[in-house]
Amino acid sequence: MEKTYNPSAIERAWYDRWQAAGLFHSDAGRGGEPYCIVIPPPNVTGILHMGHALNNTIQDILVRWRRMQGRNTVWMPGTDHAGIATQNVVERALRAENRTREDLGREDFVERVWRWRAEYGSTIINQLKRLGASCDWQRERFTMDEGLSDAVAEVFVRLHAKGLIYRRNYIINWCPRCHTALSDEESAHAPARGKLYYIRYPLGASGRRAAPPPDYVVVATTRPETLLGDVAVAVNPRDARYRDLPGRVVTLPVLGRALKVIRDDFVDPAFGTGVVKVTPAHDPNDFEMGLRHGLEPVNVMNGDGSMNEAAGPYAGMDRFECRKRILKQLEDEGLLEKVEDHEHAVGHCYRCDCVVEPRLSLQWFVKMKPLAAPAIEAVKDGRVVFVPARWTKVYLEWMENIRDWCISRQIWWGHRIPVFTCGACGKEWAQKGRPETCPQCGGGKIEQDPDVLDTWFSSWLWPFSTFGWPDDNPDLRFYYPTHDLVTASEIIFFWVARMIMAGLEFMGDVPFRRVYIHGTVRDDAGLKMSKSLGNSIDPLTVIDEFSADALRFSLMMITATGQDVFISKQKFEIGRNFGTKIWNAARFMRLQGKPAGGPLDPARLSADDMHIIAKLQAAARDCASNLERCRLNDAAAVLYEFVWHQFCDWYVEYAKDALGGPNRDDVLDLMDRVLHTALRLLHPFMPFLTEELWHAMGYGGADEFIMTAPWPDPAREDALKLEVDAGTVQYVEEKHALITAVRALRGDLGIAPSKDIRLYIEPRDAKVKERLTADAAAVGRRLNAEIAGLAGPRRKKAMPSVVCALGTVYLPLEGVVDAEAESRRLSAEIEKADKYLAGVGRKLRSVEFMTRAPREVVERQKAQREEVLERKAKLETLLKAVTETRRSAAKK
RNA sequence: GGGCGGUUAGCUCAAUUGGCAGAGCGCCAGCUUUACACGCUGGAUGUUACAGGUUCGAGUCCUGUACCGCCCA
Repeated sequence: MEKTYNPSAIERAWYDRWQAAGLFHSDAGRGGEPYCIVIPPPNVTGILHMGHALNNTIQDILVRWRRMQGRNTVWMPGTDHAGIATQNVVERALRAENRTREDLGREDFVERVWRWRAEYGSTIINQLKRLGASCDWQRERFTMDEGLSDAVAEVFVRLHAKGLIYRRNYIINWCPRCHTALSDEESAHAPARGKLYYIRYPLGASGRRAAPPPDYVVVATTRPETLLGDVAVAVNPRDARYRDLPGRVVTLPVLGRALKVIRDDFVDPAFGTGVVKVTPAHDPNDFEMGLRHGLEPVNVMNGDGSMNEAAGPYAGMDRFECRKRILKQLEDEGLLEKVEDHEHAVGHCYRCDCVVEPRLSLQWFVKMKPLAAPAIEAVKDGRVVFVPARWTKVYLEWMENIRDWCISRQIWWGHRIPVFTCGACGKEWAQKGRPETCPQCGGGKIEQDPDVLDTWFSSWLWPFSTFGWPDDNPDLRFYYPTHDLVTASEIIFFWVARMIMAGLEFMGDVPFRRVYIHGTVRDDAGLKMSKSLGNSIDPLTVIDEFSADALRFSLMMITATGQDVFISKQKFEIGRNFGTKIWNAARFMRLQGKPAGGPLDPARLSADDMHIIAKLQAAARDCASNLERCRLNDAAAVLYEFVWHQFCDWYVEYAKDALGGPNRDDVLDLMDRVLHTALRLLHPFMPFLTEELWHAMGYGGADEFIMTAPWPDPAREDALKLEVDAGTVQYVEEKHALITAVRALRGDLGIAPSKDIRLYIEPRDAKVKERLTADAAAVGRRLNAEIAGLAGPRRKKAMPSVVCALGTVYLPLEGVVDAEAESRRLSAEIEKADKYLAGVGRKLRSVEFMTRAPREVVERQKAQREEVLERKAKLETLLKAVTETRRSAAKK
C-alpha cells in the first residue's frame, strides 16, 4: 500500500465493476421494501456544476445508505429535453453555418436536434458517473422518449377533456430573443436601474371650454416606447388632484390619437404624477384595466422585439432604439417634462437573460386552482413533508395564490400540442396520436397546433412517467409513491409543486413523501456560482485534483442542512486529508498483520477496548439518526470525529503499545472490527475509498462489495450489541484528560517531548488506583514518561503538578522548578475555580433558583460545586507547598 | 410593498426540549514519536449585530431597530 491514497485509477475501476456486477439495478420483482428517489433530471445541454455535485451527492448518500440497509433501492436517472435551451444551442450551431431553422424546416430541424442530443446529450450523465452516482442506468429516461411523450399527450388530453386546459388571448411573458411565450416562473425579476420619464399628454377638446394652462397632463412611465400602444390614461378615483380629469380627452403624443381618461382603483396616486398611461397589449396590469373598462388593446410590437405597423413612424425599429428616438422626438416637441432615476424589477428570460416583454397573444393555459387544492391538502396534512420545514410556508403561499400556467411555446423542439383542427369544418379537438380524419365531418385536411409544450409540462410527470405511466405495470405499483426528493429551493414552484399536483391528479397519490431542500452553492465571497460571473469551480477539476470521495465528503462537511454553502478550492482538502488519514490507519493495521478472527470475547477486553466500542456504537447510532433526518453534515462530522479523533488519535496509539503485549491478537481483532464497521458507515459518503479498503483489508471476496454489505446493525454485530459499562467509558475519558493535561504541563514547562521524565500520580480513590496500576505503562508511554509511583510523591515538597479528575499528577523535577512560575500557574487555576464557585454560589443561595429550577438542575449544580471545591482544595495544598519551598529558598 | 432566512472565534458554520458557547480551516509554539507533514502535540481567540422584555436562568422564547441575502408582487 502506498503512503498516500491515489484515487483516480481506483475510482474509475470500482465504478465499472459496480456497474458490471449490476449493483445499481433494482428489480421490482425482487420485492422487499422499496426505497425510491427520482433524480431532478438535469438539462440535456447541461454540464455538471457544483450545484449538481451537491444535489447528487446527497441523493447518492441516501440511496447507498438505504441499499445497504437492505431496501430494494432504485435511483431513477435521466435528463429533460430543455426545449428552449436545446433549441438555442442547435440554432447557434446553425448560425455558424449561416443558416436558420426556417431554412431547414421544422422536420429537418427537429431531426438535427435529435442528432445533437445523440452526440452531446450524455455529457452530464457521464459526469454524474465520475461523481460516483449509483443511479439505475438501465432505467435512464429522457423526457422526449416515446413513453414519456405518450404520458404528456395523455395528460394534455385528459386535462383538456376536464376543461382544465384552455386557450386564451392573454398578456404573457414574451422573450423576443427565444421568440416564445414563457410562464411566469420562467421570467425572473431582477432589479434594474432605469429611468422614470415624465411625459406631457396635451389636453384635447371636451364638452367644456379649454382649460387654462397648463393644457396637458403629465404621465410617468418607465417604457416610453409603449406609449404608441396607449388607449387611455387613468387616475385613481379618490385622487382629489384629478377630480375634473375623467371625462375629458387627452391627445397621445407622437401619434395624435385621442385617449379617454378613466378612473381605476389600481392606479397608485403616489407613483409618478398619479396619472398613468394605459397600454393593455404591453402591460399585465393595463391589460386587466383594459378589460374592466372595455378598451381595445393596440399591439405595437412584433415577436422579435421590433415595432410593428401600429407604431406608425417607428414601425420596423428595435424596441430599445425606438425608445431613444421617441424620447428625442418628445424632447424636441417640448413634451418631455423631466427624467428621474428609477429602480424597478424587470423580468428576464431565465434561459437567455434577455429582457422579457409583456405581450398579448393567443396561448394555451392550465387552470391551476382545481389542481392546487388537493396538493395544498397533501402538504397541510403531512403526506408530503418539507425538510427544512420552513419551505412548507413558501410552498403553501405560492399554491394558495397560484395563477394559471401558460404552457404553449412558440418553438419546435418539444412535445407538440396534441390539438387538431379540421380544414373542412373547422372542428378543433385534442387527441393522442395523429388523426387521419376529422371526427365531425370525416374530412382529411387536418392541421396540428404548431406550438410545443413547456418542458416542465413533461417534468411534472417525472415520478410516474419514468415508471411507464399511463400503462399500469408492476414497476409503477412497486416504486410509486417515491420516498425522498432532493432539490434546491429555486425549483419548488417550477417542479416540486407541479409534481405534487400531477401525482395527486393522475396517480391519486403524492409523488414522494419528503422533499429535502438543500442550499445554493456560492463562492467564497457569497456570490452564486455562475458561468457568467466566472466564479464557478468545476467539480470535474476537483475530482481530478482531490478525488470524487474528497469532493463528496468535503461538500457534506461544509453544507449545513438547508443552508447555502460557500466553496473554495481549499475546502476540498478536508475530504482529501480525511481519506488519506483513513488510508493510513488501514495501512498501519495491515503492517501489523491480520487478526485470527472468531467471536468477540468480552472477558478479554481492556478499558480502552471497551471505550472504543462504546464510541463506535455511538457513532453508528448518531450517523444513522442524522441520515434519517437528512442532517448529512452532522452524520459526516460524527464519522470524522470518530475515525480521526477517537480511533486514530487514541485507540490506534493505545494499540501500538498493546500490540507488543499478550493482548496482541485481541487488539488486532478489535481494530479490524472497528475499521470494518467504520468503512461501512463511511461508504455512502466515500464510496470509492471504502470499497478499495474493504478489499485491501480482505473484508470481502472478489465478487463481494462493501456497496452491498449490510449496514451496521446493533442487533446483529458483536461489537455493536456489547453492553459497555459507563464507568469504564468515563474512566478512559478521564484518563485521556489526564494525559492531555500532563502534556500541556510539559509544554508549559518547556520540557522537550523527547526527554524522558518520571512522574507520580496520586489517584482519586482505590478503584482508580487499581485501574491506573493496570494502565501505568500505557499512560507512561503516551507521555514519554515513567510512572514512578501511584501513591503520590514521598515528600510533598514543591514540584510541578496538575489536578485531574483521576487524581493529582506530580513531576519531580529537582532543581528545574521555577517556584515563582509554578505559583503563578496554580494561582491562576485557583482563581478560575473561585470565579466558577462564585457563580454557582450565587445560584445556590438564590431562593428563586432553589425553588423554581428543576431538581436535576439544582443537583447538578451542587455536584459540580463539590467537584470544584475538591479541586480547589488540592490546588491550595500544592500552592502551599510551593510557597513553603520559596520561603525556605529565600532563607538560604 | 409582503414573506422567508441570516447576523455566534480571523473565515465558514454548529449548538436537540432555555441550564456556564463548540468544530473545521486559519493563526501561534513545539515535534524525523513504530500509519499518516494531506501528519503529531499543545495553545490563543467570543459584550452570541443592537435595544428592550419574559424567565431562577436566554445564542435559544417575545417585541423593536440596523445591516446582509433570497423569494414573491
